Amino acid sequence: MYSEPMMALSRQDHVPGEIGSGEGLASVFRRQAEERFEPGAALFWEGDVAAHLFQIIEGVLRVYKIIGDGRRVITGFLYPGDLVGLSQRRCYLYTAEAVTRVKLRRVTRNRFDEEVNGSPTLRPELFARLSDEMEAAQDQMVLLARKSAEERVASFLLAIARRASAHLDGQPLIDLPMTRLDMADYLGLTIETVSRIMTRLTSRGVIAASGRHAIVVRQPLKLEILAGEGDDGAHDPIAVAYSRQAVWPH
Amino acid sequence: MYSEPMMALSRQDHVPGEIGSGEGLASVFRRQAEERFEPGAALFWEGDVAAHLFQIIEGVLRVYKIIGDGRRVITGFLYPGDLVGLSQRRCYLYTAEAVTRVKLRRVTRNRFDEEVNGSPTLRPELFARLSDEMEAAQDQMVLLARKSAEERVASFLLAIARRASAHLDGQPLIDLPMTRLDMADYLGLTIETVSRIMTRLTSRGVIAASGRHAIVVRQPLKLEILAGEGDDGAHDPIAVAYSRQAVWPH
DNA sequence: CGCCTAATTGAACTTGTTCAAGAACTGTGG
DNA sequence: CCACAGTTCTTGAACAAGTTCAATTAGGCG
Repeated sequence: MYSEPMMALSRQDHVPGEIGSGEGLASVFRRQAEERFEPGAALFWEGDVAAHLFQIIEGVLRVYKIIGDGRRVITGFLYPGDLVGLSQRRCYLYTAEAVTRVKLRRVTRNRFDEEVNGSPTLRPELFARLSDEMEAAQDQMVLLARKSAEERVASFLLAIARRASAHLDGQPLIDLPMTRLDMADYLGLTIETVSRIMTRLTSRGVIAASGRHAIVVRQPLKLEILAGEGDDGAHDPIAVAYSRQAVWPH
Repeated sequence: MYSEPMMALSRQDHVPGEIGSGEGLASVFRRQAEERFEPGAALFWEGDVAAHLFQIIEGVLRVYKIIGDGRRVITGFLYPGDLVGLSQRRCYLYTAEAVTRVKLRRVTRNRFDEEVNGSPTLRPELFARLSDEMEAAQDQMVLLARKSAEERVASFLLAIARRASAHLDGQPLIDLPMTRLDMADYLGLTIETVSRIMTRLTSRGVIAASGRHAIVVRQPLKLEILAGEGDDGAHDPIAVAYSRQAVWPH
């Protein structure tokens, strides 16, 4: 339901710029210098010593693992406000790479641990983020284990659209900064299948393409049905919350 | 690599009965009465108000979600020592059900939160468990997104075998308490595919069946290769640690 | 404006699913 | 202790969804 990855720790209700109750963790990074990464540049690689934590200010990141013969699995895309690099292990368990140009701040692991562990405000916030990511991971497992290609793509577009609408850019144009290969590696499909389904959704009028990296969702309700949220979710408090709030102007 | 589910929070090095550095969380449950669940009985359902947390003493649990038309995804199997029901939400996000006869203890969420949040020993332990589960979730995503049916089944058997060997029951007989349907719903396959692959592994001599709910791993190295740990993992500290330690008497 | 990469589209193929029997285990009761 | 019943598991054959391989097209950026 969410596209946030594991260990990426974003609150679903996060709105960049809002320094509200849920955004205390940003204070840990506030004094750090701003860094910049160009598209394709890696923040760190799987196996690197996990010395730092990062918070994204601007741009989008992909986080992935590679197995044996080069198969890649993107475990998540990270957006402004998200934390990157949280781990109890000595080394990072995945690679983090810029999709777009990215601005971020970093702190050392020690510094982060001290500040968060010492603060009765920050601790529960971190834990809440972890829980949200756990939930996102479970949803992704459901998607990968049991959803059809069309349901996967629909779910993905829906998650991105919801995130965008939560960020109050009232415009209906949804940005898809990642490539088709990124989408495929996130959804456990091939590039060709993703492409075919995007085409099909477009020709059915569910979405409209605006170049290759932006779409308009023309039929949100239909997209929800295609995503496999048809029957179920009646007793799922999150799904209910979502369907009650007017995500788009229907 | 591990079969622990999300929010199930077991430390990989956990050994039941060992009251060592990593097992302080058991103390939270120690005074509670022991409860018993028969096979098939649910501890709680997805959507129930999340009032309690549980720690398993004995037996195996499955944790799952259902989507729309009845498709089921098992997000994990839980073993003695594991915690069940950790969530920041008002309601449980999944159903937890006994596979075998299960003994466990429960505490209220409030009680758990107080005790853990008040203890500088317990807090990092809980966080470490969360991180382990996050790692397990990522591995499961890799499995579901990019591994073949044979790799999935091999990975699963390997994880179970490693868990068993870590629990120092030196016997080579590995218990598989769950049904083929459970395995299928965990691995994103059908019952028939799981069955065919188990048969194939047996006829190739990689494993030997002992009834339907126990196997002997006859060729651990071959199983590792089939699981897709062939090339990669050279710079993966965990994989390296595993392959260095003699998990079985080769 | 033109090149180069990314995306689309088509056709053949593969893997795993579905549907349909049949066999084997488990647990119960005689 | 054995037989029976019910379920779970196995096996086979047809099928389908998604992949693979191979061009072709289209965007985007210089």
